[in-house]
Amino acid sequence: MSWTDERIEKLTKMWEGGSTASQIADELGGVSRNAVIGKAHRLGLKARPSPVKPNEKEAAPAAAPKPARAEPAPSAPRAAPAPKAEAAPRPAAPAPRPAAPAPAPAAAAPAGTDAPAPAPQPRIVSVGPGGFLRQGPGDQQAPIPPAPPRRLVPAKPSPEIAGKTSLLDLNDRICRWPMGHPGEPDFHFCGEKVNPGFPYCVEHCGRAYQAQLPRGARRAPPPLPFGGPRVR
DNA sequence: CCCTGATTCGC
DNA sequence: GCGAATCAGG
Repeated sequence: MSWTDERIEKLTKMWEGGSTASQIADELGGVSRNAVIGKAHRLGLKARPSPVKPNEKEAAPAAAPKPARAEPAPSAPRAAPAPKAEAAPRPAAPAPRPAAPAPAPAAAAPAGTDAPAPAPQPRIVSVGPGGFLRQGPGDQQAPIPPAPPRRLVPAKPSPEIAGKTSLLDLNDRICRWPMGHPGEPDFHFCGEKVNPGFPYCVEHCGRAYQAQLPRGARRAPPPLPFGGPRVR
């Protein structure tokens, strides 16, 4: 298979739409997941949340965290004409960044002291007297779960089912053909004496077991609900 | 194990 | 340019 314009277009569309490489691959057909990823990168449309790369940008060489950072980052991804030296198969992480550049308030830095003003917590949270967390006006309030019932009372059989064969009444000798639909108040079971050897009475055995129809008379299986591209 | 995307590297 | 092989996290 080759990358025709149409296939590239579909790849791009699905990739940007959030489809996984596997989905794109078997949607296109004839290509592997790796092929899709490779092509996507070659097209320059990567930048999607990777499970392996949470985040990493240019690590400042430290020593000068000036706000003006327009360093031309000496990154040479593919321009290393080094011979087949196995000294450094993979460049390790450039430099561990202990702290993120927090936006310190301008008033909190007196002149002179070059203290970086560590602010590990970008959000200010305090604990109220009851142990709850105080929240700022912009903070989202988690949905409040519904209050549990004050008391649990034993379930009482509804009057509609009185005298009917309930689930608990089932045994090996009574017909367990369902009458009505589960969830409805009067749902119950047939309760007739069972056809020996079967779980249903004679009448319901006639409905439960039917002769195999000849091939030509069988209904075709319903078509799979497969239409356009997947929609996650 | 499965999944994911990223990267490498021989073709 | 292509993609299998490989890596590495979830």
